[in-house]
Amino acid sequence: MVITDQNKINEVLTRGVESVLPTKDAFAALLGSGKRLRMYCGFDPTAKSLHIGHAIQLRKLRQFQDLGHEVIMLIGSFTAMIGDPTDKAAARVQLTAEQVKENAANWKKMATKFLRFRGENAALLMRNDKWLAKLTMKEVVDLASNFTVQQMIERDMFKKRWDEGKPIHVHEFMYPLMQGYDSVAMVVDAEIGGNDQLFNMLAGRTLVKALQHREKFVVALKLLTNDEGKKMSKSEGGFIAIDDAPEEMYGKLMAMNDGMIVPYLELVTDATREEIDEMKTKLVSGENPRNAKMRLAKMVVQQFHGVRAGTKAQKHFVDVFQKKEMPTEMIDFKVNEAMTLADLLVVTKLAESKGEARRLVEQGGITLDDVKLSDAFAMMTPGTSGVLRRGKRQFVRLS
RNA sequence: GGGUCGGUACCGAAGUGGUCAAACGGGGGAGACUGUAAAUCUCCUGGCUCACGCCUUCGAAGGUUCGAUCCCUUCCCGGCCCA
Repeated sequence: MVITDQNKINEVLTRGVESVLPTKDAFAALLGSGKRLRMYCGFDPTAKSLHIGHAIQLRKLRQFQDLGHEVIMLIGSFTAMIGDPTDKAAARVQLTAEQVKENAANWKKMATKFLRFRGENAALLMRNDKWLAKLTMKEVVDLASNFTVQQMIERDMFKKRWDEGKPIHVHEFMYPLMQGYDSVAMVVDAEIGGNDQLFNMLAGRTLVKALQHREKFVVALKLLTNDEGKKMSKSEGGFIAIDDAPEEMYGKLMAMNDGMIVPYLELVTDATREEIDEMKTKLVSGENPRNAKMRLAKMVVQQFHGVRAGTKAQKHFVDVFQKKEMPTEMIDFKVNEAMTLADLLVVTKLAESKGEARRLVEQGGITLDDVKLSDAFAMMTPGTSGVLRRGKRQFVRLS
């Protein structure tokens, strides 16, 4: 059953969407025709966990699923080994088959938070090594003949590297070809992806048109960017993983820049337009942005971890950071033998090395039951108890 | 293939025989101030060591030297120019 309500279609094609190509109207018309379409979004398993950026894409995919269309979560099992050159100042490190396999292992499980893989109109999971690994040299050359070197170099990150005299490897030109071929192999009507994927997605449009004489639509989603306008991703550092513990996730959300509140609301939550506008108004009128951020953080955590976890994470935050109480749950560690504070910090993983442990202590970053510890080499006797804390948010309960 | 310049810590980038674990910037961490925000300020940012100090690190391997990131040789990789 395909939903053809133009208002709903319009909402799906608008919220969090940067652009629809070739045109939004044409795609809206096709979606409204009642035909069940097939569309996909690709994910390269380059990290162990999906992060919030992936969640945005999965959420959009889900919206199309809810409209009654067939959606595919494509694991870039093959493309991940090549490395997507998008947005990278330098060539990306290629992953081994083992790494890719390892990373991909839990992705479907994490994706079930967003997509229905069972029941009616279940989402499909595919891997692109199935077809990409089988292409012959001749086929690859034929694909490549649809593009020119100039078109490739036109891409801004290639142009940037070109201008800066940084290496651009030939195999990096293969990436758009491969991603484009995915659309051909799966015979999709549309592809969804981040705006940074526009070039690759359009390569698919070109190939679908050339090889199958069909139209493929492209839905480019807005990116969640940090205050420098940089895309948030694992390789850029500092990101929220979908499987972060609720309290951790809540904390990260609270620590982010105020300017991210509205983009997050739009892209990562189901808050209605009215709710978003209301929050915007409040922010403009001078309400403490912390309150809006708390609401946002709770919504996001609830979405990823359930209603209860979100409520609990918020309580944890209020207790620990606003009322300055100790968290109720934390890692326990039993001091079984006498050791120096520095050693203790290392074994409890609060510090990575003894040197770091010493530095933290010297700078007043380590407390035991809220008392600053000043001697990194003080002996901690067996049975020492209390809450050992590093900085603002890392705790270990000693017993 | 030839010429030329280069490969430095998480990233960018100085250093060009001892004073180099290696300037500076970014990123990251801690502290102050806060709203666990931003901005700002301070400190830290290879490992071991209470410490003196020791060890590992400047593309790789050899060599010269009392001593090499720095000089030489070979090799690997890259930019630019020429073919």
